[in-house]
Amino acid sequence: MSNSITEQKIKEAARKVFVKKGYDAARTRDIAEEAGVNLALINYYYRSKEFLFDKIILESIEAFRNNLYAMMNDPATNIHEKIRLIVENYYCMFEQNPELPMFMFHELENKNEKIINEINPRGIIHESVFEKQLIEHGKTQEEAKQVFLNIVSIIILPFLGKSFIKILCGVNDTGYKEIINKRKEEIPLWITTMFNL
Amino acid sequence: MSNSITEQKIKEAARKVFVKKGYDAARTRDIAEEAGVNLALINYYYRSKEFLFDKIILESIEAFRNNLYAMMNDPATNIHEKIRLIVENYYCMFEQNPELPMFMFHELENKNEKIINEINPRGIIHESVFEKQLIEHGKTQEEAKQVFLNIVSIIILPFLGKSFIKILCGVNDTGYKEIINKRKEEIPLWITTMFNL
DNA sequence: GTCTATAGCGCGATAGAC
DNA sequence: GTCTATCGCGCTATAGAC
Repeated sequence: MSNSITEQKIKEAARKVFVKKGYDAARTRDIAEEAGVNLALINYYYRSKEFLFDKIILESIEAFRNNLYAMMNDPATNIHEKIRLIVENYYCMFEQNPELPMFMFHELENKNEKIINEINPRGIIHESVFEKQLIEHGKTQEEAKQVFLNIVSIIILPFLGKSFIKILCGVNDTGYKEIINKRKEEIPLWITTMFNL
Repeated sequence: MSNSITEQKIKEAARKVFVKKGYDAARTRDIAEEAGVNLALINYYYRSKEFLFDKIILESIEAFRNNLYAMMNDPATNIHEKIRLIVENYYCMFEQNPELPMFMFHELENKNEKIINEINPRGIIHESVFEKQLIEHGKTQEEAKQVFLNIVSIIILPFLGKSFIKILCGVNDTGYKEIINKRKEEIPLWITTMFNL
């Protein structure tokens, strides 16, 4: 059977510990303690730290991808609504779990050969409804990629670089949150202005 | 004496290895081998892996900060020239050393307590010439921070997330480079359009 | 200053009892 | 399935010869 309670508890604990510490700094002992199970059970259920990690990172990236994919391909929303939805969605995800973006980005750079092969090689933008809507607005395929890349950059970087921003702007945790929240309201307007949409 | 050839070789090797692998995955053996010196000499000169690392990361962040600080406070350049200079400068830095941004961002999130205290707590933007020039263009102090944050986001994120972008856009290394280079030309225009500068 | 040799520890993994 | 006990390795760090 592949879904015992213990197995689930280990996976949830592993997600928490891996996301917080990264692969290298995470110890199987941390995961066992977080899950409240015996250390040996990790290897019993998941064979090795690396197999367990691969499951976690793949699930994280797939969840991110599918979520984005659904928003990009909803024929019922226009460009402006899509941008707003993407912002809302990522803010919600990252405010609940501020270490998730660094986890995904950092581990993706380390383990890219393994992971990239598991993902749809055509990309998320390619032939999406969002791309088509941008083309209807007079953008080329190449420009559509850059539009999308800027949306993602402006949303995600401040979550990736919390300490960086605190240094740049000379603020503490409270000031950081104010900046982040202020941006949230502005991003859709910035993007539409930037690309004349 | 604090500047023997061996000491220098160790520091250069350590920079290379730490930037490439990160603190946790880097081994002192890697550093010794890279430097072509005996393993024991690392502890002789730098006492421990952690002391050596602290020196490297602080130097990296200080170099980044000072470079940025100089560009932001040059009274001889206007806003548009500053934006172009910042873009040119970071592209040059990151194209030569693509792993540097992830190193700085990732380690800064891990070790932030230690490092943040070493940096000017007022921030880089605060009372800079760039801020003053933006205020002359009718922006508030808060808006000036967001302008700057967007410049940095749009420049750096694609270097932080090479694999991420390859997945999003469905491109290989060649396609990635094309996208990055195309952006370089567009960024100054995007920023000025976005903020009506 | 530089080397060899090794201490000492923490890690992932597993054997084997229950 | 779950536990205890432990193996074996690789790491950082250091003692001590040269």
